[in-house]
Amino acid sequence: MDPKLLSGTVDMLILQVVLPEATYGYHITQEVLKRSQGYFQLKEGSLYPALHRLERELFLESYWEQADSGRRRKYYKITASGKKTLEEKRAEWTEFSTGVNGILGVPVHGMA
Amino acid sequence: MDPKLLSGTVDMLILQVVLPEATYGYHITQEVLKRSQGYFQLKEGSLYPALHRLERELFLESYWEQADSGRRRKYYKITASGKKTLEEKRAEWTEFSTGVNGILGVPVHGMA
DNA sequence: GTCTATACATAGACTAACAAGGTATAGGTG
DNA sequence: CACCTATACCTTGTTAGTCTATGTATAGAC
Repeated sequence: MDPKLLSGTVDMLILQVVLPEATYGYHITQEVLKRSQGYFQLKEGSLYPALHRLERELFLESYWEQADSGRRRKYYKITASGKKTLEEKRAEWTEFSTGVNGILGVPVHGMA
Repeated sequence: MDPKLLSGTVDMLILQVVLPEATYGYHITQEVLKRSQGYFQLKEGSLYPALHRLERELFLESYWEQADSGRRRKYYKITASGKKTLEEKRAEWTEFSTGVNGILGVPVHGMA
């Protein structure tokens, strides 16, 4: 897939995955892969910079945790500000995809 | 709107607009604006480089024409290769937006 | 005469995804 | 024991594409 398509949606996808419960980076990649039926292979070179960016913007908070067996994980938890941003990004995505489909001549479902 | 979202779709949108008949740059921006209900303001700094790129890749062919009154327009016509690429990009877009909606938990219409 | 719309074009800034490389632990296999 | 794979984090440099800003030029309105 053209990586450029992902541009601008990665932050939203991460926030969405982290929304229900705090998770760590590696798990996010697996989750995104699963939920998109193997379509999105979120690369580490995209993921970790994105996580750091989201934390810097105060949309995520992080803390280290030691897993069962020596392995350390950095958990990320969404903030109130992050939830608000996610809602905005979701709305933007809906508008955007509706716009694209409009140009492609794809019929729109639901409220016209 | 976040300009990053547009990344990767501009080429497809241009090819789609040019598909039914040859058009020129300025008209493409107006058409995209209209068909997306004023949502996509395709900027000249994105449009012209994209047109030149698409021509370089042999997806478009161009020719100059003199309009009624002194104004010159550069018309772009889609090639066979461009039509094939458009089909591929449309398929890619469908997969992509389905993948995003899958992660967002948006219910899918049509064949599950 | 000036302003707006039309119509093309380019240079430089900026941003974000990626490839490639690095560190480290756990568990399995030969 | 040595090696490989999966897990788990991170960073540097490349690349690509959109945008802002700027420039040129014509037509028509006021």
